[in-house]
Amino acid sequence: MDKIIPDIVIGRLPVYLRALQNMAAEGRQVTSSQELGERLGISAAQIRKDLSQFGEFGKQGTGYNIDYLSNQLKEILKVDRVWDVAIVGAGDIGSALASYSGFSQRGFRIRMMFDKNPEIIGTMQGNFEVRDINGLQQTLEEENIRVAMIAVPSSQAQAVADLMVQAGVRAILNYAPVNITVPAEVRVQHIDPSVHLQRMTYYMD
Amino acid sequence: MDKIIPDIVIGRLPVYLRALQNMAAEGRQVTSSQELGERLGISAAQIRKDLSQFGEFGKQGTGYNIDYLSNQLKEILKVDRVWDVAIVGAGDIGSALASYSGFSQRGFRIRMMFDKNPEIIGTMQGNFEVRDINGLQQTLEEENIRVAMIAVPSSQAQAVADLMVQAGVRAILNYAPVNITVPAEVRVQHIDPSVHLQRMTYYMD
DNA sequence: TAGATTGTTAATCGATTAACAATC
DNA sequence: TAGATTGTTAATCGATTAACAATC
Repeated sequence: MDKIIPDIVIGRLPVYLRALQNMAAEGRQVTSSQELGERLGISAAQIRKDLSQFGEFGKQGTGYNIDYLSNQLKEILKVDRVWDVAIVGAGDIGSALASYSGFSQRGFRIRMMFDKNPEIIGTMQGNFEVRDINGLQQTLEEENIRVAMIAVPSSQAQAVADLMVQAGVRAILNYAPVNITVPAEVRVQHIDPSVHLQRMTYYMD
Repeated sequence: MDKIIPDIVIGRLPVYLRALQNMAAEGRQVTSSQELGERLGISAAQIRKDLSQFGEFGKQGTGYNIDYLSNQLKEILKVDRVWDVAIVGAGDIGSALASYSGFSQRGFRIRMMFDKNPEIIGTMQGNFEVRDINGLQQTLEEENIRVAMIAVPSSQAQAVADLMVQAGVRAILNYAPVNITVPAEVRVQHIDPSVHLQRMTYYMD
């Protein structure tokens, strides 16, 4: 039986990976837990401990090979492959996501987009023709989509999530400013700029 | 000397507030730590413990008055006022943020927008005329902006952050997929959809 | 070799939960 | 009153850090 890794550790791995990829883009070859920690505001000990949950990726005296560690992290996070992603909601947020170029190098490819507004169904948003949300469940199943994003108004977010789950989606990134609940086998992450901002204003004088 | 509240507690308060406001919008008057916890996937004990750091907001036997608790949380989080916000970067993400209607009820008002591209400086994005980023520091100072969002390419994010900090900004929401470092008196939050997605793919089979 | 840095252990620190008296 | 739910304490659980032998 596999050791269970704390989710809080899993949550840091993508941050490590991003930093490593940015270092690689700067032409760097090796780094250390100390340098990485300074960049991220995380202790070197914590980075080493986190990584040690999965194996030994470094070398005493020299540190970590950036490409090698990146590849290991990609495997661990299962982004050594490409996940097809559906976007539901073709408003400003959905459209910005559809044309966001940052996904392709990180393991994701936007494949389709849905909306319920008849006026925009059939129009192009970025490279995608907006589909009718009435076909959501069938299309997700047919195309075997397991990752999706919600960019609809709050009032419809839970209903959309329910459809997604029924269709086999197992990872949902929710941009609607409302909590959605899903079965235990499905993961949800919420992105709400107001929540992030409010977390900072607390500290302001 | 004030007791120091753990940041992880502060991080949950905006989530509680959002849930309470959504409940209020549904016409609800009272709730309990148990109900709130079920909605959020958080234990009732934790909610009560978190709130008890700041005072006694409930009533035995009946629970919490939603409006009252909302107002208390707004005060605690300092969103019982309106914070003027600047957006730097008028691409897809910046534009989506500029026209996002969700800020006004949560304590924030977008006030201005900057970009460095001469072709879009002077054009309208939502209700804002895009300003020249060369005037960033002066304008932020003049208008006393203390909250800002970064929606520029990764390569420019740190430089923009540095300018913001110099101009007196104390809370930065960064949409560029790169870690930025700031002095201890400044708060940063990162929003990176790939990071959130990668945190979920780990669990997929 | 000497210096640097890993992986890991044990100690510390902090967060969460369970339980319950108080009380609405 | 009886039932429900808070606020809080103490116990448990989990995460972080410090330290260092191993070793590149």
